[in-house]
Amino acid sequence: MDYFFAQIEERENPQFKGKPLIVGADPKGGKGRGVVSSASYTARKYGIHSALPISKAFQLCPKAIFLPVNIELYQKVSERIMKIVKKYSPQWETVSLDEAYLDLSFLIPKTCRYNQRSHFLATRKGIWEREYKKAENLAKKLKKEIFEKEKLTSTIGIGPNKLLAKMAAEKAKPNGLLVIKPNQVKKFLEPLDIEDLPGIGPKTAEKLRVVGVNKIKELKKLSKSKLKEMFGVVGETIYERVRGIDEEPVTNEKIIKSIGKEHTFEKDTRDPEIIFGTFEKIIREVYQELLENNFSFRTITVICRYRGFETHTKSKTLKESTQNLETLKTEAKRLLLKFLIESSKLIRLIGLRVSSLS
DNA sequence: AAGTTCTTATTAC
DNA sequence: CTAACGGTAATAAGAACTT
Repeated sequence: MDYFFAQIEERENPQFKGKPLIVGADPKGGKGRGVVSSASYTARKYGIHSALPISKAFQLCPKAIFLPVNIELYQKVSERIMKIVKKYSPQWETVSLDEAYLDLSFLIPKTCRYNQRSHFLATRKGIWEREYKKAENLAKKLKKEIFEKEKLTSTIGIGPNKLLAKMAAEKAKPNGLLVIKPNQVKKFLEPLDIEDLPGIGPKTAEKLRVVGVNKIKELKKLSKSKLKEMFGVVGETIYERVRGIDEEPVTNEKIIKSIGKEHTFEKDTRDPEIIFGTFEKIIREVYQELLENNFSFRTITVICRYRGFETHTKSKTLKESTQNLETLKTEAKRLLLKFLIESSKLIRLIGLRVSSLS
């Protein structure tokens, strides 16, 4: 979905259309501590984007409309949209409230059933024309249905795998539709920036720029062993991805491996009332989510971020898996106390995460 | 020496 | 003038600890 949260707010308040609209933390006149969740395209013209500190967004465009995150509303809209999306293929995967994959390989005749290896070998022009045309038509119908039922625009990318579908969508938004057929993969990827490749974030990109690599075409010149040496397992994945190779299946089975909660204080603090009061609440919330899923935990991790963004964790793995609230309280508080003892710095954030779930 | 646990780094939405 | 930076989760790597 295009600028999902902000677009929903525009739909609910048409007078916001065309104006810079920001959904996220309260800017508090420039003193807010949160970030932008979603920004309309008009707001983006000011350099505002999701994850930008809200204080910076306020600096860039103080006259923008700032709205809080009404997550319940977005969840309801998302549910209705996903219900529509899932009608288009029995193989679907939701990634977040506003993103999903559909496996449309059922469009390929049984005689040459989908198989990425054969698929990629057959990159001669014309081979997959019919199938990709069918996929494109489905995508057009899907976009239309979402718009007619929800009055929201979306962008769809189509490709031989999840990686290329995602990258195609990224390039086509907003309100776009882009099809990358196997014979077009090379031409599509090569001119893109390294950061356009999922998995290459700011840190990896910077390391690559240092060695003079800025475009995917240049990244392709690095050998698998060189990438492995630079980035380990991730490097090997990058080697595959720059060649358009991605074997990730479209699956709706998601396994929860950890549950956690964090809280950033309005002001950095060392007040034990505030810190432990907040922590009690965090423990209860984590515990509730644990019970909702009927999980037992074995590992408890406490997160502490000090003034200046310096973040540390302490964890404890129990001998036995348990569902006991008192154990969680005792061990979590013991870990948090260690932070308070070993440092006298002001605290910005505390958090709790449980893992080794069963 | 091998297995487990702890901590940090990076990425994505 | 300091400090722009939420919350949730996964994965990888290496250090530290245990057996």
